[in-house]
Amino acid sequence: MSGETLPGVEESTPSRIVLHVDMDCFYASCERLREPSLRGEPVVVGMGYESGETFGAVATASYEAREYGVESAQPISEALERLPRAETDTDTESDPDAGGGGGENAIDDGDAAGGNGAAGDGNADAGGTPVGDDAHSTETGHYRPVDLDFYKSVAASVKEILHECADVVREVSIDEAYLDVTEETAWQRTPDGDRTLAEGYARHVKQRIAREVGVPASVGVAPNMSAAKIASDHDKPDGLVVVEPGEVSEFLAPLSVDAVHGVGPVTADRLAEMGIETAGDLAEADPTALRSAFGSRGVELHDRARGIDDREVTPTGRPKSLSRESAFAEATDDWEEKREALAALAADVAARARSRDATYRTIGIKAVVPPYDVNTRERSLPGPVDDPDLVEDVALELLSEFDGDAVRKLGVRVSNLSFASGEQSRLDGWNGGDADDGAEGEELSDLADGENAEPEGQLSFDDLGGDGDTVLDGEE
DNA sequence: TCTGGGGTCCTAGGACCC
DNA sequence: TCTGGGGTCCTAGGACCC
Repeated sequence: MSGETLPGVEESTPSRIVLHVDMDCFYASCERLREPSLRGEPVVVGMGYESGETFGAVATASYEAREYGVESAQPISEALERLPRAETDTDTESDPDAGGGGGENAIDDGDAAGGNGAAGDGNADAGGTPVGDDAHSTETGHYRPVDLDFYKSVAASVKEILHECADVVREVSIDEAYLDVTEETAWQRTPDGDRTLAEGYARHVKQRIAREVGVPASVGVAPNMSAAKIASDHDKPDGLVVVEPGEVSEFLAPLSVDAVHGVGPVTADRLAEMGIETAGDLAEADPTALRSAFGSRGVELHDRARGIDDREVTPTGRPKSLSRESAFAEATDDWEEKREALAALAADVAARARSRDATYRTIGIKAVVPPYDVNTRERSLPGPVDDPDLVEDVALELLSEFDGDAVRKLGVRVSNLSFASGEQSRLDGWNGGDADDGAEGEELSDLADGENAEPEGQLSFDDLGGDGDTVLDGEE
């Protein structure tokens, strides 16, 4: 302890033990779970992608696929140029029939493919072989559409384990979480060797996930969240990196600044202009200069780079906003087209809010105008509401400002959320009286008929906010 | 990088109030 | 009325993250 105590600073709290668990190319791992023949093969999961098509964007690429230059957020068309589709994939497309919303994201069980039984051995890449130019033309990848409901069900199993392993779990996203395991283990070393108990604990968590769920995870262990996050990233996939108290700044120093959470492309460029390229540079930089360049964020980044991060691991909270957006195949200035799209988004967002028992006081839109101007407009109401028609009306009104414009993408968002813990959602904001609810009985019905079911237990599927529960407004 | 979707947090100006 | 300062809310935009 106290390896490096700075004048005033210093770990104010006794060393905590924070785990950051990050599932490796999670969507691709999920696909492999139900389609084991994909193991060891390049797998690309595309959003907005449909089997056999060329549109959409890469949501996740397996590490094998990344070797071919396939990256997340890349257009599928580009991914296909770098990594052609395996023949076994295309046979499912069969035809360009006008099936319309076919929506069959059939689980094509690729393992049926009689061909090569090639039990996963394939190319042991142990040699660290880079993109082999030789095989080249024969290499292909497996493309699958995103199936979020399935991934959420897998994630739920992982989270169950995480909650069993820690008192406090903060779920950051479907495939990532922080755990405070200070109470469960210790920084102390094992008698025999040079390992810490914390490392053993982290290994245990990782192995449970692998054994009980069947998907790989990378885990970082450190005395704070920021360092744990960087540690989990440091040896992906299937990594386990432990950074002990007192070693943090040493661990960070050689890393590129953009390894620090919160440094994106813009900040990295500006830092580079200041001569700051590594986390070590950042740690040694003048905090005053950082503050004047980046405001309070600059100071925060400086701290992070020095291994200082006092944030507690707090449980996942309620969302602050809900939104839905979608892009047109091609920018359009047709009002009807825009209106319809926006109305659908509005209905969707409102339904999602309702299914989560959320009321909202602010309704907003987003309109992306070519080449890429992001415009947002929002309006706050006098009080919280749960009113799908109002969402649509306000959204359309806000959109009217962009009447003549071509837009490539539209979005609808509700924010200023409150979560009805039983009462106020039915008051619909108005009746200024807050507490007394004589009228409650009446308004209750309007919520009830929308959706009484939902025992709110854990409907593993539709509770996930999956689009499943949007049925609610089609229910008439 | 000619840009997909769902979020969070921060900043900055203006309105309004005291 | 000239002149402030402080606080809060609202809106728009930007950066970042997965």
